[in-house]
Amino acid sequence: MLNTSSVQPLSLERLRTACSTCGLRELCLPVGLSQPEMDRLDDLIHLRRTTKKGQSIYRAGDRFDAIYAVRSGFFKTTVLLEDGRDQVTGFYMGGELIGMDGIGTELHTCDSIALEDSEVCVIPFSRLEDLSREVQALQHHFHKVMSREIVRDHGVMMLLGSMRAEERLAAFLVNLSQRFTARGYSPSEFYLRMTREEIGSYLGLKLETVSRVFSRFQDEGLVSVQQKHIRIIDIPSLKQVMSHQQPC
Amino acid sequence: MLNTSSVQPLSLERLRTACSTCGLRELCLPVGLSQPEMDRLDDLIHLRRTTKKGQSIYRAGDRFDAIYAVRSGFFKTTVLLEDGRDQVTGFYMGGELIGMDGIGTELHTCDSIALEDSEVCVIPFSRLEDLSREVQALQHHFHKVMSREIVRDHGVMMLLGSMRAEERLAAFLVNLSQRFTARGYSPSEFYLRMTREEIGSYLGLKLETVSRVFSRFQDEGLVSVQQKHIRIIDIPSLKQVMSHQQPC
DNA sequence: CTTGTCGCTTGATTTGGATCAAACGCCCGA
DNA sequence: TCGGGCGTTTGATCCAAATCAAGCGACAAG
Repeated sequence: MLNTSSVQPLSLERLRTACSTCGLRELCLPVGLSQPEMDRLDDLIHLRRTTKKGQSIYRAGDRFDAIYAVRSGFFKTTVLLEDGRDQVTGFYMGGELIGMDGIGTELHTCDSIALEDSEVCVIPFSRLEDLSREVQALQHHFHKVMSREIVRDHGVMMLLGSMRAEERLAAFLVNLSQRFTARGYSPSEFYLRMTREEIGSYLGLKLETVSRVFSRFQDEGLVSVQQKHIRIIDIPSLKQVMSHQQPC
Repeated sequence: MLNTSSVQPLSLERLRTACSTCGLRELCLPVGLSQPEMDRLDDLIHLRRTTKKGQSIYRAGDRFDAIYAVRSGFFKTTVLLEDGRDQVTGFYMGGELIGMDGIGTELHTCDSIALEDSEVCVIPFSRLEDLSREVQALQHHFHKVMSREIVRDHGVMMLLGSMRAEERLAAFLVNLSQRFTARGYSPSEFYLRMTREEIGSYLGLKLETVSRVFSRFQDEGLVSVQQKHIRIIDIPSLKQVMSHQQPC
């Protein structure tokens, strides 16, 4: 199937899209770089790709040659089993990097799909490796990013392996809240870009269970839920639920 | 608590322990390095550590400054929740690298515990970064190792999120079998170094369930189980169970 | 050899979340 | 404005795995 997401070179728009002027630079790959170093990083990020809701930046089996920084929008990644079952392995928002699953085998191992119209910066991987041999700060930060992905995955394993449905959803909401906060959005009010089914897949639950737990949280006054619009009313209590501590 | 595992510098033993002469070099960090490059890697691996069964190489919260290559023996890593629950996030055998969880925050985020008397090579991380800025093959291979860890974690997420108990245990056995095979051991006969409880924690099951599924597999003639001694009788069928396909 | 401990197995019962089923309501295109 | 479809909610029932409980067996220390 043809991938129809558009690809555009940067030219005059260069300044606008350069890392140095990007609002996400404090969260993304350029963290800790000096101005000249950041300019060198800009040199290798020649492409952006806009991706419509539902389209992918890559699919499992595609050749790996770049990683992608989310510039705007929202993505999920999913792995697929032969028998048709699939599993959402992550949700990604502005400043986060996608595609590192492909480094190990030179092939991508999951699909990355936009949950709303989105834009990513294309970072050619071999050029990134070249530059990070010259720029220590870049090398080190890239290692940190990969390491954090591993730690995040451990968190999900913990969630899936030893938490109950309510704890999982509470942890999910608290995590989203923190990530929105880091991006300057409200910690307590946001739109979910994913369906109940996608949340369920990520959390190892069925969509009905996700829906029921949302309703229960609403009844208990922890959150207000209207379709995809979430308002977190009582973050401390949500954190308690997450940690399994009953409030006396 | 004092960490009592012994630390020893390499001197005369150097040759014996050098990557170049290590039986695991085709699985471990030196993959793809030329002889001179491997010599340079040897230069920074000055320490080995022997670790008795039950001891840790590091604990969650410990300062991160090295990663560790398993030279002999067997390890588990576990993450701990405030409320006391814990989760085994991985099992590691010869040639595999432990400790990359610590890069992101400069602190380790899990415990790594020997399941039998073991030995690891200590790889000081900042020196590894220095060298991998000079040796492209090392840089690239290290990135591959981290990427594969991420992909492995996705596999576990799939397992925990959408597979049934029998499928999980089948996948676990098939995975162990493949890793033993890659190390020159029998694909079909091995000793488990971990308890039923540790397997259960890794697979998101209780130890009773693990035990019951082992018994069921034995009744069905797929494996022979005697305590920790496992003989896989019918790998193809195990793979079928894993993929959820009933044999007609 | 004996004894104690720890890990494992097996049985009976419970339960959290899955499954099956129906209806609602938001959004979008005609 | 009016349908149609998809995503969501809610209820009734079922079931896989957890929990509770007992006893077994291997191994290590004395």
